[in-house]
Amino acid sequence: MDLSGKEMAPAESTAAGPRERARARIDAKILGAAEAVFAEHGFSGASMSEIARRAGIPKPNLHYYCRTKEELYRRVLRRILDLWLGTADEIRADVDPAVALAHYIAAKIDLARKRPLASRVFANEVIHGAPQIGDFLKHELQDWVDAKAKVIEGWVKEGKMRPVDPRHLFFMLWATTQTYADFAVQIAAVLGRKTLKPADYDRAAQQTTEIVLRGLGLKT
Amino acid sequence: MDLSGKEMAPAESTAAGPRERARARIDAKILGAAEAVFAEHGFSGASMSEIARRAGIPKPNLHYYCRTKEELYRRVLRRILDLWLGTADEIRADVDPAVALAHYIAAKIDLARKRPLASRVFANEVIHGAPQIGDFLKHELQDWVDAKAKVIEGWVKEGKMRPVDPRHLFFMLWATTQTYADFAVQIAAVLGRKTLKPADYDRAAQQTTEIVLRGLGLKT
DNA sequence: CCAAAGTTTGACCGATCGATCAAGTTTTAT
DNA sequence: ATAAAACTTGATCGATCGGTCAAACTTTGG
Repeated sequence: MDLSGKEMAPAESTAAGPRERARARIDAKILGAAEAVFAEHGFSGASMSEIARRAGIPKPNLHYYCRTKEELYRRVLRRILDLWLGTADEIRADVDPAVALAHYIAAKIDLARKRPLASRVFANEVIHGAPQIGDFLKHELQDWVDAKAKVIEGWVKEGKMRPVDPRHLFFMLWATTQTYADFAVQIAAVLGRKTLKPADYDRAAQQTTEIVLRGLGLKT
Repeated sequence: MDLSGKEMAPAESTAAGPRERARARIDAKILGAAEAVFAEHGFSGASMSEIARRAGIPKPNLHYYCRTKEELYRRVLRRILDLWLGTADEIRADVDPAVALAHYIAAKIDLARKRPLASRVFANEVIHGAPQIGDFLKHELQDWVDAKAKVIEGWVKEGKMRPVDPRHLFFMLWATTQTYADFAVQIAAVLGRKTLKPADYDRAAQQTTEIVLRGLGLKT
């Protein structure tokens, strides 16, 4: 048995053998292709053949790395959920609420611009009842929101902002930011564009921040 | 040729023969079942067999009324789009902006509560690139928004509200209201409920109105 | 009353899907 | 060098899908 620790190395270890690096590379290709196909067609509409084709490998080879379509889907979702929870670092009691919320809105809209496929896979999963991530929503996400809600309630008690239901505030922030990923086609159509331009995202972030902060009494 | 005009009567004519009434009844059953199945599984995931089963008719009979799955899907979508455009009657130049926007938010959240399936079918369609309603978005909806944007710009010029990009304001209103239909599962999970209660929708409407109106300088 | 039109239904078809198999090739460890 | 392990791939399977067919039944108009 090899005791050098290579077998325990994470997929993207910096000091990995050629085998591990190849594995990490093909895993990235597969997850990227799967995310794109799941975003475009949904879980049911996505086909393993198309995912394999976009990943540049034969279909049985795809099944070698992910036994079933559902397992592949879950791996794609897990990667997306980790993105989710890492976007609100600035929402802490020791940060000014206006700064923290502006930062959060900017980070979320930036994610909508740079990872729209991830947002669409997530949205599709939730719209259809969250059959795979229901437990995540009921435990991990609820705990996450509970913690952040306490921070906001603290800000309110200190008189730093107007009274607000922190949870519904998050629903509003999630909705207004992710809509620029999930509904990009509709927004582009209304704006008379083929696709959204960087200036559109900037304007979205600026105006969303403006309205929300003023709505919370954080601007005069 | 029958000239009594019965052939031109709309499906829900009040003075229709028994045949027309039966037709209207079965059409309603089919569209209702289709909306539910499309909302739950998406277009690709929905099966004509399940739609037929939920409508209480054999599958070939379903194909008798709707030749193809795509035609049925388009009929479901058309009914939803008509709902869409009828929710902003109060946004007119002669109405006070605070009243008009509060009314619009309340109407949209009410729709999210009473027709969540319709909202989910629409969301699913747009998320996957709007293959069927792309033209609607680029023409009907764009014209609709253009007209409403002029009203809002008028309010701004009259000094009734703070300057705002009317289109991005609509994106925000659509997102914050429809999220209570499309993401109801996630919101219920975060709130620690099995399903959303009427009080949740009321609170959502109240707080959304509060933040948006204050954000637009319509409340002091 | 009867023929035409409209409606209902079980049986069935070709296509596509997720998944598997078996036979290969390449890499690793000793 | 060599055997085991890891990986690759063309061929194929059973299941399910959207859609069709043909034979029945029901309603309508004259």
